[in-house]
Amino acid sequence: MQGTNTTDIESGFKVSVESWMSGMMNGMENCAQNGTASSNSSQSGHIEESKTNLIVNYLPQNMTQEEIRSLFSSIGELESCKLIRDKVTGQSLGYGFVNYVRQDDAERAINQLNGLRLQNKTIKVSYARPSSEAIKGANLYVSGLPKSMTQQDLESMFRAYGSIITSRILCDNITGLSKGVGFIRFDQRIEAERAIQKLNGTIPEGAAEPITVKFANNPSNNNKAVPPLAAYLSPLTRRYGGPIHHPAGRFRYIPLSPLTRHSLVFPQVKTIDSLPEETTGANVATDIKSKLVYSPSTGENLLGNSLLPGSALNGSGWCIFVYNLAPETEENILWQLFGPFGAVQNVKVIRDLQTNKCKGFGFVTMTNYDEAVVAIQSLNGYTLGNRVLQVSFKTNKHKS
DNA sequence: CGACGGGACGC
DNA sequence: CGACGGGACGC
Repeated sequence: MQGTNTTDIESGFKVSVESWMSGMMNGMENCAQNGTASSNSSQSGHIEESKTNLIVNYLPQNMTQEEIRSLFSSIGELESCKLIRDKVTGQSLGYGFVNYVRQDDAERAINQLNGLRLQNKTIKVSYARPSSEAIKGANLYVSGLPKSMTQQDLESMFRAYGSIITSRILCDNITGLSKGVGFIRFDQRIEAERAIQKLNGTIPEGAAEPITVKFANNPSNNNKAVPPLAAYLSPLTRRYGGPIHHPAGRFRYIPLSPLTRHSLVFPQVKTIDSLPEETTGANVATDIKSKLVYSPSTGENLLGNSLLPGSALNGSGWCIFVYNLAPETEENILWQLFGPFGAVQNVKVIRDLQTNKCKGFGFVTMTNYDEAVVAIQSLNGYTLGNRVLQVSFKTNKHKS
């Protein structure tokens, strides 16, 4: 089982881990993800802005409020935590609010968790602004853009009309070329209105055709909200909430600790069901999983499989033992390591009560067996800092 | 070399 | 023509 982390899993992609902050800054090109920095505050402010309250965007579809609480509690004490859900369907809307007790914890949460990859998402963590009508509906849809126009060009064109929160140019999934359409989200709705008045129907410098600038459709009342019948019939393929459109190489950075200088195979974003067998032992996993459906409490007896000691099955999740962590290890490291592999419910660094230093090990609870297996196979033997990690399912071992 | 937590569970 | 990573201010 060791050594799999140094070879490409077919469905994965291999990346050299450098400082993830610099990767974050460098990666913003033509079709990059989000435009502007996370922590810029609005200039609106007649109301004093909270320095403890954060908005978290681009959360994985299946992430629960308690998992979000677990993640952000690893930084500091929370005052509150709320995942926003659709009122009628109960589905996560992919964003939420985390309010810290202390300002410095909120700031550290932005520094440490913004850009964290969780499953198929890269979360964004930034200060929440006071809720107001003035900031709603400030997203613009722009079409007719010259194909050569980059995200930077787009921002340059709109910058004069207000403070840009995010920007994006859509690209063809296969060719990577611009589709000539994009989005600009302003801080304030008036700014967006002003941009429409000034730019709609105008011809960009050096272009031949005029662009169209209008308010983006509101995603909550779009018409593709009715999923096809198939969506109800194959829950496993819906684990990530729907089809994924991530050509390999779309991710320009990964949020691993700057501590490490090694390379690591990250799972490509796709459902486990479609992973090639030879890379994951998915056959075994599927067999086990189907048996567990009938006999969930006796996981270990079904297998004779050393991969699966009984104590690993822990309530609703699979508990993973991580050994050889450095004394200064904190929870965010475990989130960074395991988050990309699937749904993580909880992480824990075990510390000495006197020194408060890590005792060399910790635990990670993941929801899905298949994802836990891939995480273990990928991270066992991985060099973090100057330590080779040992990663396995938790056993019942206890101190003598 | 070293190695598997802990708070809490409720009727 | 074109709608994103579905979902950015408390659904």
